[in-house]
Amino acid sequence: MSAERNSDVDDSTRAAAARRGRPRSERARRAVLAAARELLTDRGLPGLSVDDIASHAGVSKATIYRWWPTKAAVLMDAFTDAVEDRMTFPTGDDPLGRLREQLGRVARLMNEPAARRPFVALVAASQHDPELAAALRDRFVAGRRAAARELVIEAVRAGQLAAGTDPDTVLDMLYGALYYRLLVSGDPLTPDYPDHLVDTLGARPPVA
Amino acid sequence: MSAERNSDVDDSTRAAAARRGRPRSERARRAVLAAARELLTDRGLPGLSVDDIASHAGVSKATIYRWWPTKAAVLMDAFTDAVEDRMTFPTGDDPLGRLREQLGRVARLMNEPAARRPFVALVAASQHDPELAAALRDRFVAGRRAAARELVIEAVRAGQLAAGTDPDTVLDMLYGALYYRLLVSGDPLTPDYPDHLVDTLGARPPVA
Amino acid sequence: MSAERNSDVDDSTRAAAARRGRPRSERARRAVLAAARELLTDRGLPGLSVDDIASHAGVSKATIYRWWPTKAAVLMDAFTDAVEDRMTFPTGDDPLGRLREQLGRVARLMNEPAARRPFVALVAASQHDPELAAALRDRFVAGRRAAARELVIEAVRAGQLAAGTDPDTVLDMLYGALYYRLLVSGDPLTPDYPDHLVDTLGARPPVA
Amino acid sequence: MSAERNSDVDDSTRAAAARRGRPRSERARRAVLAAARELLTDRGLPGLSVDDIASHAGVSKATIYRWWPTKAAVLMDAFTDAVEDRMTFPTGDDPLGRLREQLGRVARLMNEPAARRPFVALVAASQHDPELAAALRDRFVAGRRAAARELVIEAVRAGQLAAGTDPDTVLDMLYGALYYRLLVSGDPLTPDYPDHLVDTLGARPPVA
DNA sequence: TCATAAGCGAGACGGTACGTCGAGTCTTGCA
DNA sequence: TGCAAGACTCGACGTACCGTCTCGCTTATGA
Repeated sequence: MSAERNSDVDDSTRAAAARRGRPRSERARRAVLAAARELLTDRGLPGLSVDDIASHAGVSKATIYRWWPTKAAVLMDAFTDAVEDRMTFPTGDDPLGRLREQLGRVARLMNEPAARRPFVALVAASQHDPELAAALRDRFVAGRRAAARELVIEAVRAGQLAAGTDPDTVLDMLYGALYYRLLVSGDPLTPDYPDHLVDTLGARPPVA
Repeated sequence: MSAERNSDVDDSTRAAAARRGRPRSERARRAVLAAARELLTDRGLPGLSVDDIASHAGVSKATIYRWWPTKAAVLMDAFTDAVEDRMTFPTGDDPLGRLREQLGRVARLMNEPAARRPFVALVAASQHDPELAAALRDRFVAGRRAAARELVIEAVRAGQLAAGTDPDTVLDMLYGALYYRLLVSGDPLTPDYPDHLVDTLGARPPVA
Repeated sequence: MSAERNSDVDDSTRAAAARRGRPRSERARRAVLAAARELLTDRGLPGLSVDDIASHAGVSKATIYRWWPTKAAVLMDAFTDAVEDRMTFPTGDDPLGRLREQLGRVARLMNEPAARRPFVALVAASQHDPELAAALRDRFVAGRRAAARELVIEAVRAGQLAAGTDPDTVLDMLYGALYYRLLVSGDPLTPDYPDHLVDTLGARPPVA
Repeated sequence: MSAERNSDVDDSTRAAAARRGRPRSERARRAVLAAARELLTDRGLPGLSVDDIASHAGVSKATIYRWWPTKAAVLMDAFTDAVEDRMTFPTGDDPLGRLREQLGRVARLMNEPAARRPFVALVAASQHDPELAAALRDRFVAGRRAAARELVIEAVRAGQLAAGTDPDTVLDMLYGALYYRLLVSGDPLTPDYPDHLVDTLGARPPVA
């Protein structure tokens, strides 16, 4: 989905097998991602043509197609490029509190058009592009979810959630609710919404 | 979003003000919706061109544009046309049980490609088409949700859910989880998944 | 090579099998040919892009490709369109004189850039486009040559050329010399050149 | 038009101003010309890209552009490289017979695809490339024509052609007829065609 | 002998044009 | 007035070449 700019993680290997030919232009890469981000924000995925990205980035179309198979792949890189430094997780020893905080961060992120719009466009595009769907899961969803899963397990262990709770189902419900508002109902992600969600997990009355 | 084919429900009025000229061809309408459904199922939204629908339906493109503003509008009609007879609600006097049943029906519906694919395509398209988003909410989501909302309220009243529970949040979580699997995680909607969801609502330990 | 606008020569047939759908736009056809002619004259075949023709003619590229398979095919039509009214033949009863006159007409035509440039471009393009080569022969060369052939035969019969002269060889030499200057040597086609050619036919000394 | 590999013919000068650095690779030069010849033969000028020549010759594109300004220039070199050893002239004391023989050699050369195709492509390309046209005349046409001109003059002097015959016109007609078949009519250059041409020069009946 | 200088293959770069496809619109003649 | 047929404009697509430009490496000369 993305360019192989990490294929040579091993520096010694890289030194040994020094690649020949003109190296990829980092300048072009950045310019493309920046242009994609910018244009998407005010035009949406359709209405965002590869020609536009190219001319706006001062880059040739061929260069884009050399490194990304698809308009959506560009967008995928542009998106992760923009949010990866905000993907840190809260620490502490109140698992449920940290889960709240993490949901809050996602909600806050998605309240910013510059992040929400590419994300929403990516989810939309991934509905008919299995590769993109996989990339989106691998590079954005999976990481956060794995961390959140740990929190749920800890919370169960700490007695903050009922014993026997299935962490995956809980996460489906919490993130699902978030995405439901984003993608279907259009209702806003208010700051206290994540708290409502966690609180509602105990929606069953105490079994007297 | 859809054609005005219900604007003259009153037969007497229709007879009186009978429009001049050739009446709309019901045959063409059906053929278009059928073709749209069929082509969508094996090609997805992109790869489904209006020309294709037209030629496949033995209809002229102009006829399509005369009655639908957009490819997505055709699809919207095709979808509701197909599922509207399955939108009945369970009756009975166990509110939570009926909620379970309703979620199960949605899950079963979405397990059929012929329904899931158009639905998923519509949600995707609605991300950059506000009119379509509104139509989707009004004509598919809203109805089911309103009915489900009643069930939640009844369940709270009956003590099956904790007092003070916000019905909208509960529904966001239940439907959100369903759609999350459909649109994001790709995990299957197993028959028992709805039950897991409702059960997990009581994920908080009894406040001792 | 050209559009089938003569495929319905039989009017009664046409009336009977009246073609349905929007008819081809004569306006577009003319505009394309005019634009091609004009642009070729100051740019040559390369440097004359289909996009240019289209935008210059106020016509969409698709329309051009609908009716002509190739840039060269457009040019072929543009050329014959322009010269067909100048393809009349001299009459009279001095066969050799009429042959002189006809060669003179070709020479004069090819002295005008507006005719020479498309012609030269077509000959060039036909070197790697057999269909174009055939079209060029059929629609431009063959007609003139057949008429000229008659003149040579008459001239032989009238004793103006030696008995037993092969008309095809004579014509190869006369037209060949013209085209040689045009395509290879670059020497000008002076007004008296055709006369020189005919006179030189008698380059052998009288067999004593 | 061609590489300057002869610009320093003077060995002493060369020795004195001996260029530093790695010398031009003769291997690369040969490989390029061979590849050009080969690819042209089965693809024609268009469809023969510089990238193709480069990769087929195992040479970098930069190397080609370092030594030839143009694809056509490469082809020009490739062609002359291939035919220059066949450009000898017949000797003897029958001028008209030697002219016949020379025309025959050209005809035989042009009957071989490996020579005809590049030649025809060069003539075509030279229609919109004045430099190439000049190079083609200087390096292929001019030499043969100058020699043929001498033969015509001798033939006139020897009484084999009518006194007062203009040698240039005669040559236009003879070579023109050859090229006419090659470039326009597509008729074959049969072995006896050159003889027909020379014989037809006397197509005028003896002035009684 | 080692620095300097040019040539080399590889291959990415900015451009330009290609020929195709889908979208909506328009124009026929017939029903 | 609806309709099928089908031509129209517009604009994006993804590809192919062009000619230029780094890279790191090789092969010469000459200080």
